[in-house]
Amino acid sequence: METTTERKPTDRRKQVLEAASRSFAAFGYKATTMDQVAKAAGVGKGTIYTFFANKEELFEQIVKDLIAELKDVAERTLDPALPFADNLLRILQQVLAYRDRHGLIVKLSQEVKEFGTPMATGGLEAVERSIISYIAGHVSNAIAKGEIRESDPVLTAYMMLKMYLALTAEGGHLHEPLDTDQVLASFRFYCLEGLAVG
Amino acid sequence: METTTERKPTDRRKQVLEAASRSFAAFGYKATTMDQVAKAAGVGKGTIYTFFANKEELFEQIVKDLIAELKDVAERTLDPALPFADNLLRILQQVLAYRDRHGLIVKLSQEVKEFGTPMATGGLEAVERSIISYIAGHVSNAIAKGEIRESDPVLTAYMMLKMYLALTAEGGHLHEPLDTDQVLASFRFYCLEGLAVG
Amino acid sequence: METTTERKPTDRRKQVLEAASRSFAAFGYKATTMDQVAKAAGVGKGTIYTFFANKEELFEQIVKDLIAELKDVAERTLDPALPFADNLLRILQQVLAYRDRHGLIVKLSQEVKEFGTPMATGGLEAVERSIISYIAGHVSNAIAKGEIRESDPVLTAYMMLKMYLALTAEGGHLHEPLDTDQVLASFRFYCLEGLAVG
Amino acid sequence: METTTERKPTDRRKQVLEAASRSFAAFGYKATTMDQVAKAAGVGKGTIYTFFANKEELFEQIVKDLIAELKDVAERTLDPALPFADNLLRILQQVLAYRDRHGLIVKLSQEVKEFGTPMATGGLEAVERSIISYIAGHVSNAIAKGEIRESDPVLTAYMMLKMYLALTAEGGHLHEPLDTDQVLASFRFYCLEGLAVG
DNA sequence: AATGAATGAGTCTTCATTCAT
DNA sequence: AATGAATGAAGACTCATTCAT
Repeated sequence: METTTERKPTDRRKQVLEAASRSFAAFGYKATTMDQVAKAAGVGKGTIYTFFANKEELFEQIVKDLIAELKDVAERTLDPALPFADNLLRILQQVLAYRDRHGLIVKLSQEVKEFGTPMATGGLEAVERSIISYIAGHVSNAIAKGEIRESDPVLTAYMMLKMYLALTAEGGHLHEPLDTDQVLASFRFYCLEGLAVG
Repeated sequence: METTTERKPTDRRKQVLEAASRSFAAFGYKATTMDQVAKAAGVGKGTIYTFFANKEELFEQIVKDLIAELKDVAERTLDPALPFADNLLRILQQVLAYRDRHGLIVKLSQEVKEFGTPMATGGLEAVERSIISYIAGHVSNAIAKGEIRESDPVLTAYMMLKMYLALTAEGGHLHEPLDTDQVLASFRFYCLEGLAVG
Repeated sequence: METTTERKPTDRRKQVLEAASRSFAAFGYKATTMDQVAKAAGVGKGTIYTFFANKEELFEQIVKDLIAELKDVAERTLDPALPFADNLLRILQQVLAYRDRHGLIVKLSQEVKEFGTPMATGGLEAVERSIISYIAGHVSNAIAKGEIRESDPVLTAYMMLKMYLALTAEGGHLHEPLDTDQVLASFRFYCLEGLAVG
Repeated sequence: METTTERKPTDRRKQVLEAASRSFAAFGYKATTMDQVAKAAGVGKGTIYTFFANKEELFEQIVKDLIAELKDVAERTLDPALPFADNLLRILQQVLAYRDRHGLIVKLSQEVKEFGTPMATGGLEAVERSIISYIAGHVSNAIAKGEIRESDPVLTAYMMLKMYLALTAEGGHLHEPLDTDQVLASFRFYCLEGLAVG
């Protein structure tokens, strides 16, 4: 086995994806340059183009991976035997474990329309749409079982996502970052219980 | 006095600000070019630079004006005699009247970190920070009067803003646009009452 | 009046066209870089793009101008009263006056297919096509008047153009450059009289 | 000896030359990429560089081979007993049999100066120079024997080549492609007989 | 010897900013 | 004061060439 610090050559695609992911998360799509990504990945600029036809495609791949990853986490965590609220919080807890990924999710969801409508439409909303539709299914179930109050499942799912994002990374600059327990407690408080007095 | 059809010279600054405001709202910061702004404002490109040292400064001025304007609307609408929830909804209602402005608020809040940290930090969060701090004051009051449940006023104010934005423009692509009444009802539902049954 | 060496600002478009023309003639389309052209024209690189949307459009403009210019020279020189051969030689003589332009005509006609079919088809052949069709009209006339032997006018026009080009710039590297009189004499010899003995 | 389906290693060089030859003919020098050539030759890209130091050298080798091949065809076809015109047409007929090769000759002769003077000078004109000098020798002979009119043998040879090229591939886009008989007849008509009446 | 993944110099193009008029 | 022609730094992308396997 190699004793040097060299990475396996097959790592390169992953290196690029990870560097790009970090860069998009930190600076957004437009402000991320291919030079930057190459430098951060420790590869030549041309190398990126052996894996991805162009910047847009690199971006789309990251989005796609992200969606798949999130879905996977959710599926694995879901326990149909538990009440809705518990499942919801458990999944959030799991997803929160990927703190790194969050930067990207958030950045992306902020930047949805950054590209002029053309790319926005076909592109980025995929993440949110996919997540929302997934949650909405479970919201419907929960309503049917009388676990939560009657409401438009899609709008509710959408609001949940927004609250969740607000509590995790988005607020980084606007309020003190919350630890996992605080996020879960706050989510329960704002989303489920409401502010109105008893 | 001029006898030509020329507008007063002092108009030019306002023309630029308004054109830029519309452009930033529609396309975002990066996708807005100074040519665009000049054309939309009906002035020469160079004229912009007689008022604003650079694109960034133009942008910051718009942000500042926006904050002031919002504060003003809120102040004028607030009636200390009314309970918190009522005031909150009345103010939202007022702000909603400026549908145009919304495009900008939303676009801006999405784009907060678009610029690489440097500009983001010093720049755009000002809007949200200012709004949140304003709301937080009233939240504190409301808690003191027992009008709403105990909570961190800043976090609560922050969550309110996020929910509000989620219900207005942000969702444009993710759920049907809501009319003013729907926004207010939904805000009351999600923010004040919560999803939990009974 | 200016005593400096400054050219009139309005010259810039022409400067670019001329520099590009020279460059295309000397190196061909692909081997000509926009940096080169800018440098040669004594303007900034961006200036080119204020006049021409891209390299291709710059190129097409040059081609168009060239066609117009050649047509103009021919029209002005043509004297319907003279026999075909005389007119032909007079026009060639005139066109030969623009020795500079020749480099471009030749280079272009060599490079016709350099671009992969797409651009070639829509683009460069325009020059030759236009010239050939013009000559072919006069060839038809001459045949009708019995001034030259029966033949396919278009093919004959085409061959004439090729011979002419062969005698002027194309041969620069393959035989001693000929002066104007030699070109005219040779053209008469090869094109009209033929090699066959009496 | 290898028992696999591998071709002899010495085949590889020829495969590369042929693939490159086809590619240069079809797309020209600049538009031909080494990837293309490798793919078409069915070898790895690196393999090309074991035979040829760089793209330019590969190109030059093809040119050299082409010259040799043409000379060979001409030598084998020439019958000193026949009159000049007959020999000329017989050789052309033979060369025309290599329709494939033509693509390359033509493309090359068009692209002679494509490379900026440096490569052009040292490179491509070799083909034409060699052909012309070969023909010129026979022209001299023919003149000495009184088979054709007095003229500068080199210039005449040069004009013959140009007319020939004009009649074969070059005109592809400017007139209907001619079949072998039409080429020979037209060559006789334009080159030997001339357009002048009676 | 053969390979093709990796590289980075070199291209075209955009756009914030300047400055002569 | 106002203009917009001119600029060049910066970005996405290509491709001849190298080198570890």
